[in-house]
Amino acid sequence: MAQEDRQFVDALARGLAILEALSRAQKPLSNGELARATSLAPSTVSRLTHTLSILGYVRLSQTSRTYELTPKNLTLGYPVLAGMSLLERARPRLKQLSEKTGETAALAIRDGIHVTFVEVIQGSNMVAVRLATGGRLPIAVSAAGIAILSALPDRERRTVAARVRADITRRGGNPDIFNRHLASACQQGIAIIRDAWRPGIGGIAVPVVGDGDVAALTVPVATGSITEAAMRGSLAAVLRETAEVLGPARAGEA
Amino acid sequence: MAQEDRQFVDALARGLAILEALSRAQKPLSNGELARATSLAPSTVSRLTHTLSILGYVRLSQTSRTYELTPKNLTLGYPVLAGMSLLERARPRLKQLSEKTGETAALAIRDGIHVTFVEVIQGSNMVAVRLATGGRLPIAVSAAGIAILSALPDRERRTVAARVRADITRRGGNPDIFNRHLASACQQGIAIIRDAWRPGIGGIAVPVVGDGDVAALTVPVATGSITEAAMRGSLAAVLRETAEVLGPARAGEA
DNA sequence: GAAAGTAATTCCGCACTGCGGAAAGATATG
DNA sequence: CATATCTTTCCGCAGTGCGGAATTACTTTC
Repeated sequence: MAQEDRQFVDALARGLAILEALSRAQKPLSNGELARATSLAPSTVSRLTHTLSILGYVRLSQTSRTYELTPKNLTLGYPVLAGMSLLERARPRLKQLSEKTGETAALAIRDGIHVTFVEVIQGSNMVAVRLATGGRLPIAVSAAGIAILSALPDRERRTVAARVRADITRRGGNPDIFNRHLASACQQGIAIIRDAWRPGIGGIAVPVVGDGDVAALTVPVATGSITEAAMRGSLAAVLRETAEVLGPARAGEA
Repeated sequence: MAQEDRQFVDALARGLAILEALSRAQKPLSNGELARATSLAPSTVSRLTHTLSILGYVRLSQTSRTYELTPKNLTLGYPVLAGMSLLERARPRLKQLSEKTGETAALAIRDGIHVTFVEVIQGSNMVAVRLATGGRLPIAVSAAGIAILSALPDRERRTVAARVRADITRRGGNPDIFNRHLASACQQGIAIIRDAWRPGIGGIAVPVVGDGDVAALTVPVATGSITEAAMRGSLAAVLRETAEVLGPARAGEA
């Protein structure tokens, strides 16, 4: 796109940009809105949505004139889940965790400078953070991201952390907060974040190693209903305990 | 592709074909294998995988030389799940269902002539059918598909059923079995399938209406360990009961 | 209910993208 | 080390996909 890469297929990137835009919006969008969101010409968007709808990735929503993602999009992610043995082992633990605390419990894995939630067990508490499989957050603002990062082998941690910092600055943020969070997580083996992504939302996470890569057990919390002390206390204890059962907390300690 | 549609963007379709091939294979594939699977020229595949890896949808697996899907693919499906209110209500019921029977319990929605599993609660039985969110089956061979179809408004059911039949014949199958299954489901309000998709695998499903569309509560079973009588008996009863709580079983009876 | 306004789609000429055969480069194999 | 196999890059050319403009389809307003 930006660079002169004779190997790069533009049309494909544009088509996927449409799907991403729909995913980000979390609601049906019209061709016009899509054109704006992707800075493509309306006629181009029209052709792409037309193609995607023939392929079955989008369809006109009832509120006609807008396109929405179809369930077919779920299938592309399916093998990612199906191949994870850690997920099988983690599932019952997440269930326990959620039952014991009433909170939502989730398993997250890294994907570049993001984390993706691969399993979510909904909590029973009245005020629960809404989350579903496939949810995605920048590493910098998620407890799970910090936790995963903290357990990576030194070398890898450094390169990923650098990319994260670069991303923060590029968006005009301050990397110091991230640095502090990471340092604290490395030292304590647990990551606690409050109000970093959105006000009122936070999380706590511990790393677990599985499938040759680092994942994180995490509990998202509404910061309005749970004090930092409560997080550091009982919640942290339960999480640590659960992680213990699942395996070593640092990469390479098989 | 086949037809002369001046509006159809080929490159996009080809790129998605790569992702689909990887999804179907459920394991990393080399460019050569992808070329064979998609009947594209190797050089074309190379360019597409190159593009997809820059975009972050595939990456080289450890077993270098082969590409695998990244978790980023999960995000495209995320909004599909996040927007379903039925899912929220169904989740605790699925949990109950699974605990009561020990079997895996799932919620499925229709997508063209396929069903996609949008939530799966793993059972505790020793022999469990492996299934994850995003799994996909043709309507014709899945209990969930038959159940959903059976609860559709007459008009819609007829058109979809016709497409399903067309698909069956196109693949050299016999639509009669499907017709019988559908008729039986329409009459009894419950669908039972055994060994239709793969030998040893079957399922039982009841329709539920939610989000303006029909979904299905389903329990996949290993036909080797559960007799048809058991399915028709206690399993069916529990399913019916659960569906009752979730709402009306036929579209339009709000 | 016509008219004006807005948004989506289709048309179409042209630039240049992406295609695919062939060559070059990498890796595995005996 | 030679050979076979597979992958990536190169490159000329066909024809795809681009985007401005025209057309068509909706929606809104009075």
